[in-house]
Amino acid sequence: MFENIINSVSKYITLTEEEETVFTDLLERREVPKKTVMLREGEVCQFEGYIIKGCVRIYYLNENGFEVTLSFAIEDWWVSDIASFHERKPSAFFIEALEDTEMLVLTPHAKEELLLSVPKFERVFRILVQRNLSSVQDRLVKTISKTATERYLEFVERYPTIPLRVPQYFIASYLGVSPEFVSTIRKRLTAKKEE
Amino acid sequence: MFENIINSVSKYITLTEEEETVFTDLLERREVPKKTVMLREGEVCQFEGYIIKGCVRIYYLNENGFEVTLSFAIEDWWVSDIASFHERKPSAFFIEALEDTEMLVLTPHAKEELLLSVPKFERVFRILVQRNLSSVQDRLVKTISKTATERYLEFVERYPTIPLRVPQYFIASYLGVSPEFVSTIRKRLTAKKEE
DNA sequence: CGCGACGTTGATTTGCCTCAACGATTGTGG
DNA sequence: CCACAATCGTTGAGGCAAATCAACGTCGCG
Repeated sequence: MFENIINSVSKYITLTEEEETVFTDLLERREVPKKTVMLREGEVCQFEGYIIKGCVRIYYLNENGFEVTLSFAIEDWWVSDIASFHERKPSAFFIEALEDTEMLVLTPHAKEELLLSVPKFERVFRILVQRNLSSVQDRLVKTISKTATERYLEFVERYPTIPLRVPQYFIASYLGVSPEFVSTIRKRLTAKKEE
Repeated sequence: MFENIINSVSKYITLTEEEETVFTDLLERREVPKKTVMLREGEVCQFEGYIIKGCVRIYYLNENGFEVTLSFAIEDWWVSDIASFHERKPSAFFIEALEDTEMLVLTPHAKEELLLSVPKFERVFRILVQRNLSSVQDRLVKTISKTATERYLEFVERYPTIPLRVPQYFIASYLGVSPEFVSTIRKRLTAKKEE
């Protein structure tokens, strides 16, 4: 049960057996059925979750009731609203399970204790936030400077399994285009392939 | 010379006099003339800089030679490519002074030493990265779900002094529109005001 | 003064949206 | 187990926001 998460953090730090135990003892296993909304706009995010199995998405609901998907998270990813979690402030986002999902969760209290007893975890979480920042920066740049078709192609190349798991209109809301237009993009692409 | 930066970090942590001294002794003052490129794509970022006076921008150059401005930074802001700085990996960005700029700089070595001798600075930098993440997420969402005019209005409201300091085409490349279109936006807005 | 950098304006084109109608597939209650 | 609804994807017509291209002001600076 803890094998994957241990491998995952071991990319950044080396843990003794005791430290592993401290860590895994602080984790709480959570089963989240499909369509559960784990975090709502306005709530303070009370978890930082590592996904063992399943798929969730984080999205923002703008004033026109229009959804923008910020990210999908699948196996071996962490999911949370870090800003809300740390500053104890209301989140701007929703987090929703797209499949029955199994997670290992750190509560604010558990994370605090973890960082106190094994300070080298600071490094892990710092790196996670930095990677997150890099990837959002990257998406911003590409959203600005590429066409929807290019973004669609990059997305399916980078995350080949996600389009197989989630409805197309969620991908549209991730790419920042209408569902109909994703449809036309795909049509054009298959037309091109068959030439 | 150190007054502002001390006030700035004191928002997040409380420093003793000794700690202040450790901190300020590790800072290096740097004068950067206008148009200096402080970081180029492919280089490893060797600084984390606090701006005392002046203005810089961080931008990305895509494969078509098209520039996307990721952010401007003015007095009391930090500027760096954190991912490159920490992971010691080549940056994807350029950082350029738009005015004669005066900075206080932490080198990688100095930052390391700072975190070792005054670990509570971890908190400061974590918060800075998280705020940065939040602001990029916010921009991504708005780039996707708002029109250029709305984004322009939000920008001038949030950063009223920047349009007075930097050329309009940099703002265009921040908003993700053509310079010509910023011009039309402004024209429309003044036309509306004069009604 | 003259040149280069910057901003404006208008004509044309294009990427993508909106709306509306119509399949296809899934799932659920009778 | 079927019928019907709901969910999801496709297609097309028409429209708008913003890009592109080109030409022309304007200002500051060497």
